[in-house]
Amino acid sequence: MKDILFDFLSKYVSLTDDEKNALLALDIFRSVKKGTVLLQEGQKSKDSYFILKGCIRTYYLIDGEEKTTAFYTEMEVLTPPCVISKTPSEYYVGCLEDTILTVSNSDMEEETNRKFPKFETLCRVLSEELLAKQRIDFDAFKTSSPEQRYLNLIQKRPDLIQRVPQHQLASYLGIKPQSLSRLRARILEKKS
Amino acid sequence: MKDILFDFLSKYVSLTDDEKNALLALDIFRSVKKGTVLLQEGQKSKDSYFILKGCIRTYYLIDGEEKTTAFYTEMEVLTPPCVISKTPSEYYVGCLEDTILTVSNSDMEEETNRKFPKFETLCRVLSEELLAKQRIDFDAFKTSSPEQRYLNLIQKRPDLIQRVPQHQLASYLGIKPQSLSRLRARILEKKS
DNA sequence: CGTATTTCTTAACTTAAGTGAACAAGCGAT
DNA sequence: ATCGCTTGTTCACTTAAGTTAAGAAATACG
Repeated sequence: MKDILFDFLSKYVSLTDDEKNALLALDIFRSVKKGTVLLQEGQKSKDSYFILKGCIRTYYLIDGEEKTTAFYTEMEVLTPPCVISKTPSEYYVGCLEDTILTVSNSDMEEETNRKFPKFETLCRVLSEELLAKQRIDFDAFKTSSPEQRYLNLIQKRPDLIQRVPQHQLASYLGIKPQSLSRLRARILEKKS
Repeated sequence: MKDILFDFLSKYVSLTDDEKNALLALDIFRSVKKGTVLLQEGQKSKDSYFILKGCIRTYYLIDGEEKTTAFYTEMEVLTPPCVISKTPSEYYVGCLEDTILTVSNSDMEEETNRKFPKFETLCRVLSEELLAKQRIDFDAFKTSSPEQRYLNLIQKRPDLIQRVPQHQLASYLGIKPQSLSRLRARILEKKS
């Protein structure tokens, strides 16, 4: 379990045993049950998550309707915007499956960054990379139709289509569940 | 002109005169004419931009059509994804107006980060903040209709509606120029 | 088990965006 | 001042998504 974390981190910086132990001493590993809500709308939080196993999602409650905007699975990091802006959260974070993750709070990170400059570099590189990746995703979303987005999802994240309920996928694609059903039927028709 | 840059930076870190001079020594200020293309599709680049005055946009060329995905104006930073991924650019960067900006390349930044840890912190905080901001924008886009997006844009970036051509605004909103025209007529009708 | 709830699909109808085309206004360059 | 190109609007028509509703299938749970 620890290995998954360190394998991930080794892609960005190489850590000494001392540094690894410092990380482990923080006792950040958590196991949470499917259905758990990690963060509520309106709540303040300083926690970031790194998924070791399982799946979580972020969603808004708009006019009584859940709007899912992102999924995070194995080896992915989520720092909710409210942690950065220090304001109440605009969205919920919930577990779609039994999930193992690390929970680290921003005070802790500040301190670690001060103690080990290497971590500051890690955080900078990681967020630069996430920013670029998210920009590409955003652009792809803007420049394509719901159908193209769905076909793209099949290519890029085939696992999500298996493990996530359709109506959550639908709002992730920016449409209603009924439209996703129809769209899928349309694609099947074309193939034949 | 330098003051605009230092005012911006002072929101994140406080710089000594020595540090300021080190920055100025890099000679990063540029003045570019309206219409200039700063980055082409397929091109490799290490340059990031900070806009002091004017406006630039990023756009894709898809099936011979320009798809504008972002605008950057006064006090905004753009690091194209290709700079981070070190791969050829997927999009163009062009100037909508005569623009004054700084151009800094990533090698330069690496070095500055090594010399002044303060800059590393600056870069980390800035990209964390941009990541969070972009996430909020992306979510808002996904969870709203073209009409809501347009109304939202009037609230959040009224300047863009004045200074940017409609057809570029349209693709920024994820629709065709004709649809934007119609949508605006529809809104006017509702008001009366 | 079997019942309740959630999830998914289908269908008919409404609304809005995409498409193709025509036209007018604005702007830039000569 | 004029010619040409870019830009914005309008219209008729097509296509696809939103809405409302009903029912089937899968899943959760007592």
